[in-house]
Amino acid sequence: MNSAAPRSGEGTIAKALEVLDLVAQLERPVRFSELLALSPHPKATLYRLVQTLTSLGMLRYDAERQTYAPGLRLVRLAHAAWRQSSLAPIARPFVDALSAQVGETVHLAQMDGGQVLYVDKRNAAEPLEMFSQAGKVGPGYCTGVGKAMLAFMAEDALDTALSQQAWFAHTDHTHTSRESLCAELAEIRSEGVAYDREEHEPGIICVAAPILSDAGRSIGALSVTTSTARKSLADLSQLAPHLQSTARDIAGAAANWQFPSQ
Amino acid sequence: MNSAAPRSGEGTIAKALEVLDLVAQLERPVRFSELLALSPHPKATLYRLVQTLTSLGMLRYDAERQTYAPGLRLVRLAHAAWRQSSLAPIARPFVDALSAQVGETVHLAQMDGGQVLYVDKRNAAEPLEMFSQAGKVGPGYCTGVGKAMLAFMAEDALDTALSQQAWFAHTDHTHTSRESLCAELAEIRSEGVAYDREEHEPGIICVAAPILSDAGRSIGALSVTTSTARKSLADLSQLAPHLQSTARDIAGAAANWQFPSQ
DNA sequence: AAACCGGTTTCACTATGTGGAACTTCCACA
DNA sequence: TGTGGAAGTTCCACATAGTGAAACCGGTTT
Repeated sequence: MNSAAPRSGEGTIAKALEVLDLVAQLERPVRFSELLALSPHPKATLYRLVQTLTSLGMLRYDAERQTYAPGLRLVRLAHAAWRQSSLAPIARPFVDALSAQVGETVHLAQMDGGQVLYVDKRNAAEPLEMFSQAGKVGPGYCTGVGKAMLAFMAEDALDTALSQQAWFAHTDHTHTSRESLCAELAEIRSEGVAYDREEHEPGIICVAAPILSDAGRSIGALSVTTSTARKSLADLSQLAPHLQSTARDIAGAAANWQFPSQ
Repeated sequence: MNSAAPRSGEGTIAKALEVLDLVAQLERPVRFSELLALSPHPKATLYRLVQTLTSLGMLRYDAERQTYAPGLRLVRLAHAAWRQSSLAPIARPFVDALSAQVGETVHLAQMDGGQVLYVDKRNAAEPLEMFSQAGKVGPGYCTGVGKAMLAFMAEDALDTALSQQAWFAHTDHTHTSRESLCAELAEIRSEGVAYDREEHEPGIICVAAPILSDAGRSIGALSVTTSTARKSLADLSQLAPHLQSTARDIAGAAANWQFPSQ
């Protein structure tokens, strides 16, 4: 995943962030040597980067186990980011209302680096614990929210986003090529809603509606997720109008504020 | 607040983070010139830093309003940090149980840079949502959780933490000097619990218990907060044993995992 | 005791980031 | 329409700050 992204050969800061990303990606405390193996930097350089990040609180070093993990300082910074750059605070009342009405899991997501970043979530009454919480990321090409957002992105942004997809076949229904996905994106554009037909996880389906800027670009997406055991795609399509109107409400509220359109 | 902290004169990465902190601290989109006024760097330098951070997704630039805000990439990183470096995931079931039993707001916090970082919260009625409350920071010297943690910190860590306090008199009851606080810390050490006697906000009181490592150092704290309108300090003290046992349970669970003691 | 393997330190080298100053918009006010 | 000023952007000679090969350390294994 890192070798596939020949990031801009920028400066020290970029390198530092790559390291942070790496540590975050691994999702567990890592030893120095593991990082070394995964990073393109020579030992001494990596060592210094890690030291610096640790002393700045961006990484946390567990002396006993000799491992590094992302540091709490990030949580602090993220709080500010979440409040200012995510739709969550603005969308909150609308998401609450929708969630209460449909009684299924509701997700609010935005695009970040070609991936779907969940910025808020309301669990159904009975929380079937899938992966996902605020801050969690998911793939763009095989989730409802992902496809809804991709469908309404500007030409160039879409292009770079598509180039960042993994095209991994999570299930039999997963799109595994740009072409096959693009065909569906056209449909989504005309319909105004996207469906996840068990493309990411077997047994899990969802309807998603994009949240659009005045210019018609996606600034986020909203979805209702359920399992095939409980509802069918047809059931979900009943919810589409409701979902869309909520999405419009959120867009309206966001317009008076600030919006990072894609 | 920044002038008071002549951070380690470290490298570029430190500078970049200072800028991020600055933007985050201001809690609203800021113009370049505002940052310039608040930062010690010359125009060109700051400009480059901001550009780099923006291109890396750590800052978000709103072209229309010409303002900068923390970027979503932080949220993504923070998710990993929260899961790996905070007590929240481990403590969750215990916090849930406590919250259900006492029916008041419960906070789980850790120390970060001399300040209290809330990593989880259960509201009396509402359910949790991640970064809205989790990720918030508060002062160490005048909150229940802050005092509980300070009381059980290692000598040197305590020293640096104390030097980072603002000693601002939020209310009549706020400690405004190291000496006066230290006196109370000794009491807290012997009692095992800390009280916030309207030291941070008038009308708000709480009991807090430290979460201790095997070595007896604080790795976090747990509190039950309420208002003087609903309960008295005496009422809260009834909850102390309950709170402490929950704290011990969390400590036990954390021991099998990883712990960043202070 | 010798080889090995993570982790840490050294140091000469130069790529990288620095910042004073000049330039370019874009307003506000005359 | 012109002029002054403030905000944002670019330039470029300079040296600081980061680089990385190699040596070093202190365990553990053979």
